[in-house]
Amino acid sequence: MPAIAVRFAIGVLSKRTGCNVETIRYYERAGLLPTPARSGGGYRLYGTDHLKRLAFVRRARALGFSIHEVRALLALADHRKRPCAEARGLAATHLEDVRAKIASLREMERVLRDTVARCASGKASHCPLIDALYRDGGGGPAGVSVARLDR
Amino acid sequence: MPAIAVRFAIGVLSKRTGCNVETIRYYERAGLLPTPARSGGGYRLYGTDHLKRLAFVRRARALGFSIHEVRALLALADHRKRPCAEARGLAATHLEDVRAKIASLREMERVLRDTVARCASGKASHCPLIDALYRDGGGGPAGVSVARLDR
DNA sequence: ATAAAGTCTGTAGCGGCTACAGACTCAACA
DNA sequence: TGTTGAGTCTGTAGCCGCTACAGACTTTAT
Repeated sequence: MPAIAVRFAIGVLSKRTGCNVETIRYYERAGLLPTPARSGGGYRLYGTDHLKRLAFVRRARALGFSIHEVRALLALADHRKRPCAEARGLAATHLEDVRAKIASLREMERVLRDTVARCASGKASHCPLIDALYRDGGGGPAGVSVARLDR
Repeated sequence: MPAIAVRFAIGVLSKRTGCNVETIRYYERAGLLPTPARSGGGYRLYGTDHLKRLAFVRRARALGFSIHEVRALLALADHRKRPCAEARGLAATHLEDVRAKIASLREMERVLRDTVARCASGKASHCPLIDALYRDGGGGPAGVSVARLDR
């Protein structure tokens, strides 16, 4: 006979994972968590397997994986014996995305920093920040890029 | 008498700014662009003032300002003689947000990089990436943080 | 005159939640 | 045993910043 199954309600799962109750239900709808057992009155009943799985999901989300990617990772974890190559592929692609975002944000940061600095120091008749945003009003599509904003 | 007003349709504005037609209409609804004049048949007619304003909006968005923040910047640009302090405040706050995002993404990047590296080199029986996501399944809220995932 | 391209309004969808309303269930205490 | 109060249920709608239609209309070019 199996050991007595530990079952707990959604609020407990929520507290143990730091994940909102509504979010847990959302993940279930989204297919990231299996349909749990129910109490006589219809309450969801979870076990340690759900706990592990939800923790997995949360960690993957904290790393910036999309719901879609998390689903793929879970499928790999569930159904493959050696999912390493596929998982690495997913993660590597995601890593590229993260690096691209970092680069983009760094560019933003640079332009903002410089503009704020000019704003802080300036006795200019107009606000340098607003001037920068208004500059080259009719300059065409390229004129809207961050790069053109700077300098 | 004023110079002849240059008027063009939304498609022209779209091409000149690189901003989707639907997005332009969305900005209008969102209160970022003033209601334009209309042709007899109901087409929106724009002038160089709209062009400048839309370019402003696009530049601010490219710098990561939210719609709400852009509205505030525009209000400053429109209604104040010396909006520098307020604008600088907005930009400085936003700069903090950008920096926080960069820090968060850098942390993600580090963890992803290390995990992918282990995945690539490993002859481990389990996939290190999936193992990392599954680790400490019942570890409580703190267990879901990125920091704990690493090492 | 007609065809093609452009534009109009209104609505709905995306991701990833979050926030209700209104009905129900469960645990604890008297 | 009854009663409270906290927890949970389903379903729906909202948030941001667009994007993508459908179906009707206008404008432009030939």
